[in-house]
Amino acid sequence: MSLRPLVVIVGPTAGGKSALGLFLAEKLGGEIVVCDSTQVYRHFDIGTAKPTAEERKRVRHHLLDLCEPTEGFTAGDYLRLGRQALGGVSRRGKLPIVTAGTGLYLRALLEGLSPLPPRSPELRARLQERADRKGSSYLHRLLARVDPQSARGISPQDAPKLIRALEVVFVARRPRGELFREGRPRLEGYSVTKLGLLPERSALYARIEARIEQMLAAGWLEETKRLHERFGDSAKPFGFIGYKQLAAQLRGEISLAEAVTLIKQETRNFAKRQFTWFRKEPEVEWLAGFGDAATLQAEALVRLRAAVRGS
RNA sequence: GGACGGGUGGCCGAGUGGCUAAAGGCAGCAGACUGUAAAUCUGCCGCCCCUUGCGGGCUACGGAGGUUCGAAUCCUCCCCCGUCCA
Repeated sequence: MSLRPLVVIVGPTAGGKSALGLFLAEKLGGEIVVCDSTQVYRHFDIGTAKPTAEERKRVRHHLLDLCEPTEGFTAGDYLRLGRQALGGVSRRGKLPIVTAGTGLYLRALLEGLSPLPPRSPELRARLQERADRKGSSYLHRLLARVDPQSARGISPQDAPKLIRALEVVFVARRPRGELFREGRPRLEGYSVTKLGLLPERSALYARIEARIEQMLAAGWLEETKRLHERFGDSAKPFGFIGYKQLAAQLRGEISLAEAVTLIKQETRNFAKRQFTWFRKEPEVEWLAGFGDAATLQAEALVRLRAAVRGS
């Protein structure tokens, strides 16, 4: 049986994934499948660095603007829609190119998710309420009783993970570990080539700051203001880096200068976490530099031609 | 010129004689993370050594001296910074 080729580009924010993706898509007849947990939200365009209309005209993009800011979106949703998108691209005879900034979503797409129960809003609300009242260590003690193995692996301070673990045990009536052992539905039928962007750390940090300035110059604050009035503070994307600080500025809690400083700092921290995640991603061919550099693009093309021909 | 206030590890900042390599925060680094993941959490964080241990040595709280068994903490002089009075 023949495997369909699939290209994945991983790398930190502002590392040039989109630029490399566009380049490769145009050279190889590809379409881009975005793997980014923030770009699935409609209307939040500038601060999530969504591909522009012009770029989308050049190359077809998938998995952007999938839901309203007031709705929820999860790794499970991404898994299903992502695989559909991949299938569609391949069926059209095009090369799917996944540009991935969100490690969890990429793992869900490639490795699948074990058959854990989906979110249960009522149960979560109850658990959250208890955490607020008694502290997250209360949840940890609770988890230690119903699923000691999971409790050992989660910090008593980590309320979100404790809540998810408890949710799983209470809904499935089985501990997580048992469900994990049932395996996860990996993506089948593709020959995957993974390219990783590895720009020099301080150069990346400088570029992050420059990009944030560009976003502001492009009207990011105005966009935030408009969306804040329209969707309210509780919309999910106001929890994302950038929109969070700009919203705080709109509420008068911090100055614009403070917001910008914070955005730059937190984006650097985020980029570092992405490095940590992708570093252990298996079988990545790492390329030193930024994705918009001509030499790196040429190198990527060479490697892909070899890989795509080989499949 | 005078009067106060202040100079602490990359930054902010606590500490007024021993329990202090010095709280806490930030930055930085390393890591975890199977359904909110641009989220959430963990560890390290003066230097050197080793038998890697609640181990040893060195350096450190503007500078130089001094008091003391012992000083970031007290005294003297000096150098900077801030505010106020001339």
